[in-house]
Order: sequence, then C-alpha cells, then structure tokens
Amino acid sequence: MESGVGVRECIEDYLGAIYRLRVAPESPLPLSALGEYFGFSPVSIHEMVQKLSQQGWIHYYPYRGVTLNARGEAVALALLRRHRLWERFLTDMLDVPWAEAHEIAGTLEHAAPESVTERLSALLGDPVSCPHGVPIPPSKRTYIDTCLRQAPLGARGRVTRIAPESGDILRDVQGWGLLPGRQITVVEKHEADIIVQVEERLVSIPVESANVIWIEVL
Amino acid sequence: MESGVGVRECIEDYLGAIYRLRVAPESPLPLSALGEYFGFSPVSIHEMVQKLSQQGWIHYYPYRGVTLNARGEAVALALLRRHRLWERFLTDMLDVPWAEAHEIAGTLEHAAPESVTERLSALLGDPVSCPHGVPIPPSKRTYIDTCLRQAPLGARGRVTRIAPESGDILRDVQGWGLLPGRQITVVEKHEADIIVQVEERLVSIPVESANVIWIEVL
DNA sequence: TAAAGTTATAAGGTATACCTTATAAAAAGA
DNA sequence: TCTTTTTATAAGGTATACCTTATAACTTTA
Ligand SMILES: [Mn+2]
Ligand SMILES: [Mn+2]
Ligand SMILES: [Mn+2]
Ligand SMILES: [Mn+2]
Repeated sequence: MESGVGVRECIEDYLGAIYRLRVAPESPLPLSALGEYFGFSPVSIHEMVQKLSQQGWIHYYPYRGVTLNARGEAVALALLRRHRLWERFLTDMLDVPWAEAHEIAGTLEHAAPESVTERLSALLGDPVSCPHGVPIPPSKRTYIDTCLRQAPLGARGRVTRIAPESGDILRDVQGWGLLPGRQITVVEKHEADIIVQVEERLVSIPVESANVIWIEVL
Repeated sequence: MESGVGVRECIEDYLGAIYRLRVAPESPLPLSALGEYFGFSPVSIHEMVQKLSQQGWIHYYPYRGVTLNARGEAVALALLRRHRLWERFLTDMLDVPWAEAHEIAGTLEHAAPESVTERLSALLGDPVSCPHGVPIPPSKRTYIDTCLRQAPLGARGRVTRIAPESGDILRDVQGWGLLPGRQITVVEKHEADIIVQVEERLVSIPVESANVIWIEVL
C-alpha cells in the first residue's frame, strides 16, 4: 500500500519544507521553524531530523539548525516542481479555486513519476511559476534527442527543442503545432520533406526545417 | 502528513479490491482472493478484514468471505471512478503508455476530492470507460433541483433531469437542446411559456413542458 | 558569570499496517 | 467417517511517524 515515486512522502515533505522555509542555502534552518510549519512537537521534529541526517538528506548542526545537502535539495526541487505544476493544472485546466489548489497539490505532488511530471509540464505549456507566483524549479532532466531529419520512419517521439532557432522557423513550427513537448510520429520520409503526425493532423516539414527540430525518440 | 480525501488510503484500496474481485454483489469474496491480489499473508488479510468489519465497511461471513455494505460500496465506487478518470487523463492528455497508467492511477486515485474529480471528468468529456475498457462508475453526486416552472426569473442553472418522462416531451427537450448537463438561464416568464437561454439560443418552453424539466440552480 | 531561555536527549506510549509461527476450528474430499 | 485442506485466531514482532513528560546541555542575555 505504498505510494510515491521512491522517497517516502514524509521525507519529501520535510525536505520540501526545509527548502521553502530557508532564508539562504547555507544558513541553517532552526528546528523550531519546522515545528511551527508542521505543527509537530519539538521532540518529534528532532527525531525526524536525526533520521534525515542519518539517511543522508540533510546536514544537522545541533543548536543551529539544518541545511539540505545536494541529495536532499534535488528531492526538494523535484517535489516543489511537481507541487507547482499540479497547482497550475488544477487552477488552469480544472478551474479549482486558487486557495484550494495548494492543499490538493500537497497530495498530488507525491504521486507523479518524473516522466509524467514532464508530460504534465508540456501539456501546461511549461509554465515558469505557480498560480501563486512562486517560480517552478526547472526540469533537471537530460534527454538524448535526435534531429527530426535523422529520425527513422515510424519513429514516435516528443519534440524537445528547436535549435538553432530563428524567427522564421519558430513561426513555421508554431503553425505546424510542433511545440516542445508535443508527441509526434514520423509517417513518411521523402527527398524534400518529412510527413509527421501531430495529434490528429498530418503535416509536411521541409527537410531544412526538419534539421532544426529535435525529438526524443520514445 | 496525511493524504487522501477522508477514508484511509489502505481502507480504500481494500474496498476497491473487494469490488473489483467479487463475482456478484451478494456472493462473499474469500479472503484468500484478497491475499493473492495484494500479496499479503492470510493473517494480515484477516486482521484487516476484522478491522473493516468492525468499522462498518463490509460484512464478514467467517469461512465464506466478505461483501461490501452500502457504505463500503460507495467508497469503492468513488475510488474506482477516480482511478479510471485519472487513467484516462494519463493516457489521453499526457500520452502515458497504457500499461503504466494503471499503476500511476493507483496513487492518484487517493488524491482528488470529489469536486476535483467531477471537474476532471468534465475536462475529459465525461468518459464512460477507462483506457482498458472497464466502465467508469457514474458520479453519484446529489443535487437539489427545482422544477423549471418554479425557477425564479434570472436563475442560472444546469439541467438535471426530465421527470416524469414521456416520449413526446423527450423529443421536444432534445429539440430545445435542454439535455441534462446543459447550462441555462431563465430570461423571461410569461403566463403560457418561459423563455430560457441555452448556450447562445433563446427558446420558448410551454409551461406544461417546464413542469417536467428540472434544474439545479447554481 | 549567573540566570533565563532554547535546544537536545532519554524514556515510555500510541496507531497503522504489515510480518512469522503455532494452534484451533471448520469445511471439503476420499 | 476420517483425513486433508482451508480458514481463523492467538501471540509476539517490525517499521513509521507521531505524542508526552522529564531532564540535560548549550546559548543568550542581563
Ligand atoms: Mn505533501
Ligand atoms: Mn503555489
Ligand atoms: Mn491505490
Ligand atoms: Mn483501467
């Protein structure tokens, strides 16, 4: 009956809270701040802090507070990214009121693996801030992409980037609906153009344009 | 650090499993079936079954098995509805592969309150089956509706039902576009008819017809 | 530097949901 | 009917994440 994407929900929430509450990456966050944030007793906070420190998520400086180490910060950033993307989904696509979205996202944030998170981000148009204006941490995902020109016939993939970019090409790409994140399939390959399927549409891409469109083959 | 929509995640999963696995509502599901499904020991299953029975979610017939009572079935249906709607969201909007959607939905299913579930359903076009073809239980949302005849001038609402129904009336209603779910506004009230706005259209409804059209005032 | 305030630690407890081993009771089959 | 199989129950254990009360250690302030 385990949920989540690997790290325990509780641990994710502690790491996220440390990230949210800290004033600067290097200055330790007093345990009292965590106690207030969660409404837990100082003893309980101390217990969890010991555990987080032993398990290698944080640095604990007794009588001073905690900081995230690299591993803990990575989990915190991924959590906050998921949290804020779900918030955007809830407010932008489901019209959930602003004030409720935060709380609901507090559960959803633990439920999406990275692949789903990135697809969600693409669906939302890769927003850079949550409905409350807080920046959404960027994806730290590294993908291996292929130039559409080189993609084999029948390849199914996700548009990753337009590079090198130029005004003309960007306008064309927008017209074809080949924005980053879109799922496409290579349907035909000819001398002068490549036919790809985007959603229900078939579009013909001149090979010069196909040279600057990159996809991650899935 | 509690998630969920009220009922414990674990309890929801047990009730959902009983619903999924049962062959008929009345024939008890042997505990061994639950043990196999979850991969838990018979003793653990028995413990949980005792708890579910004590807490009033199921009937337990020793040596025969368990059935859901009304309360348990309501929770199971709501869970399976959420599960299958999230599956549709994952496959239809995020292009998550068929095979992965089920597992991811196994966590998301616990994370959406009813209002969010219904908005999600609407966003997806109120699908009636999951990507695997299994029917999605309908919303059991209860509304308080008013007869259109009685609805005050200016009232804005959603058509809930046509009752009592008859062939003639149904044909008229369809012609007016007053199908259940439609948003309408009462624009004018006269002796013999009521003028309502449906989408961009204005339609005149004879008072006799207005007697059998019910709306939920919003 | 001594008192006051804050933080840490020890000890014992709760609830949830899983586990194993052993035994008892009931149902099913030969 | 008698044996085998299935199901139930008792007893004791684990891990997680919270709790309270009491005491010890450290830091801050007067
Ligand atoms: Mn959370
Ligand atoms: Mn926010
Ligand atoms: Mn589940
Ligand atoms: Mn399904």
